[in-house]
Formats: sequence, structure tokens, C-alpha cells
Amino acid sequence: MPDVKGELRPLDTRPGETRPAAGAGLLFLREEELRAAQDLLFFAYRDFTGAADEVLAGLGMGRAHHRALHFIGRNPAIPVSDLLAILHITKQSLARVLTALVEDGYVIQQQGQTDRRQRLLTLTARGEALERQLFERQRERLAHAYREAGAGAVDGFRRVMRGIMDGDARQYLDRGSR
Amino acid sequence: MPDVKGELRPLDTRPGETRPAAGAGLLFLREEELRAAQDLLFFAYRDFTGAADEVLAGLGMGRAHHRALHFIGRNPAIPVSDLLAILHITKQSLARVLTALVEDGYVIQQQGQTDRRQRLLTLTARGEALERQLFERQRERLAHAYREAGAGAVDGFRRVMRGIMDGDARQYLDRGSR
DNA sequence: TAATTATGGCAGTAATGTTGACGTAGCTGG
DNA sequence: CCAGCTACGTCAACATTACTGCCATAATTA
Repeated sequence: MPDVKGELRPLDTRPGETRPAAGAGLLFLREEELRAAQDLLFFAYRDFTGAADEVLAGLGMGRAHHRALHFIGRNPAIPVSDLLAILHITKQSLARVLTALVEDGYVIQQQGQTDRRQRLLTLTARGEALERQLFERQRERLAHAYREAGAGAVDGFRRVMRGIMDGDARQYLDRGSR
Repeated sequence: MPDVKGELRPLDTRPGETRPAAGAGLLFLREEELRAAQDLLFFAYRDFTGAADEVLAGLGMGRAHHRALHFIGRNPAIPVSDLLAILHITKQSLARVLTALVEDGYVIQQQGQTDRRQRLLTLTARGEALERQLFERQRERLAHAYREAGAGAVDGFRRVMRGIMDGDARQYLDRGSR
């Protein structure tokens, strides 16, 4: 565990909490660094999703609808089971939003050709339009962040984010799409 | 709203990747890049929070409790209003988890000295222990990601994450702590 | 044919969030 | 000093999103 990352920050302005006394200085710095990452993930995710939430609220939908739209859009003709595996939610939770999306004409279900039990999910033109509208809100933030941070930073961002997620999520991302 | 985008998307098996599509090549790549970032944020956040959720479930608590513990831990003697501003939830939503945390002895409320209307929130030793237990789960992932990605990547990660969040979130992070 | 798989559906529950209204104590400015 | 604002608490009602468990159907597979 090479966590010898000396920077010697004498802690912030406050003297309290988590006083490991003396020799744990380096260890403490590393911890602060990781706690700061917790903050980053919280705020970035909060504001990133918040951008789309505003639009969704006006349509009587929530984040769950957006997530479904997003992954169906990126994986046309995706079977329900694959979508469940991506979202890590239960069948019933997905069914709720999926029913709404189909009824409102955002998604169509088609019977699978190789396996006729499957209901392959695809966005309609209407669904693509909505997904795009939601994407545009988030796009602004991302484009801003990417532009401001620069190409090298973006690569680092990608690498760290991949490292945080589970192996099967990385695997999913690696396989192009389907 | 430009939803001219009729049914014309014949590329069934593979949506993105190397779609020249005439002169819009560069623009398209940029879009794919940003959509990939949506994926990254979803999976990283999903698995990052999931790590702590396992512990929380065993204690009959949820993410909301963890978020409160985290920010109280990082800001001892924080007034309720400040915590509300960080979490972006309503007073009532916070009150629910806060009541539980106080009743279970994880958090103490102390009257403010300069402004006696304030209830300053601080973790008890028990609260610190729980927060630490939750942190440890996430720490593994973060440490793994940071180690694997390298110091340069971590810097890029930080810069991009900061770019995604709102200005006031950046401001909060910049002020050290309180 | 029997077992498994993919999917759908129903019932009930929990966690988290919302709005709106009301109350109380304490601070602050004219 | 009083009026008004602020910080906080609380109650009621409701929506979204998640969960578990159970049952059903159709299609694939061994």
C-alpha cells in the first residue's frame, strides 16, 4: 500500500475529530483525501442528476424513467433482463417505469426473434426526443467540466471512475454496447 | 425542440462508435464522449453508495442517514440550516433522519452560543464509529481506484468532478470546511 | 415430458422525498 | 420595546422509488 503521499497539510482550521495522536500523520492525509472524494461524488452526482430532474418533474416522471430511457437508448433492442442487470433494481421496480414509458409512447417492446420470450426494448422517436432533451441538460455541465479541465484531466476522470465501479460494470462499458 | 429525428436509425446492433455520418463526425464523437460520461457517473455512484448501503441495511438505516453522518462528521457543530443547504433536501426530510440519529445516540444537538436558536449538530463517539465503519467500505473502492489510476489521474478526476457541480458546491469545498 | 428461463402481475411495505401549515423561541432594527 | 424576521420543530398528506414474496404464462432446453 504505497500511501506515502506527503503534502503535510496540518489539517484544516478545525482541531477536533479523529485525532490519531502523533505518528499517523501520513495516514491521516490519505484519509482526508479519500473523504474529499466522498464529497466530490456527492455534489457532482447531486447536481448532475438535478439538471435532468427539473425537466422530468414537469413531465410527471422521475430519475428511474430517465435511467431506463438512457440505457434503452444506448442499447436498442435490449431485453428486460439485461436492463435489470444494468440498473441493479428488481423486476417490479423496473416494470413500473417501463409500463409508464410504453403507455406514453416513449418505448416499444418487440418480441425477440431468437428467443420469443424476450421483450426487446427500443426507444420510439418520441422516446429519443425526450432522452435527448434530458441529455442536453446534462451535456451542458459535462461539456463545461470537460472543457475547463482539459483532455488530460478527462482521461484521469475516466480512469478513476472506472476504478470505483464494480468489475462487471467495467466489463459492460468495455463491450462497446451490446 | 428539434425532434425531426424520425425513425432513421438503422444501426440496430451497435448504436455508437465510428459513425461518420457525413460532416458531423467530430460532433458525434463529442456526444458519444459525453454520453459515456453519463454511464460513468451512474455506475460509479451506484457501486460507491452500494458499498455503504450493505452496512446501513443491517442497521435499519438508509443513505439519507449516511449523508447526514458524513457531513456532520466533516463539519462538527454544524447548524441545521447549513446541513440543509448542503444536502438540498427539505427541513422535514432531514428532520426524519436527524431525529433517528439523535435518538439512537449517533448525533448530539447543542444550543448555539452566539445564536441560541441554532441547534448545532455533532457526532457522538458512537456516531463517529458508525461513520467510520461506513467510510471504510467506500474507502476500499476509492483507494483502489486512486492507486490504480495514479496521482495525475486523481487530479484530473477532481477537476472534472468540480466542473460538474454547481458553483456553490465548489465554493463549499473551497472554504476548507467551516 | 420436465425443468428452467424470461417476463408479467399483484399485494404489501419501507425509505426518502415533497408541500403546506402552524408554533415557538430568539435575534434585530426602527 | 415591539414588530418582524429567522432558526427550528412538528403534524398531516402524499409521491416516487425501491423492496419481498408469491403466482402465472409462455417458450426454451435438457
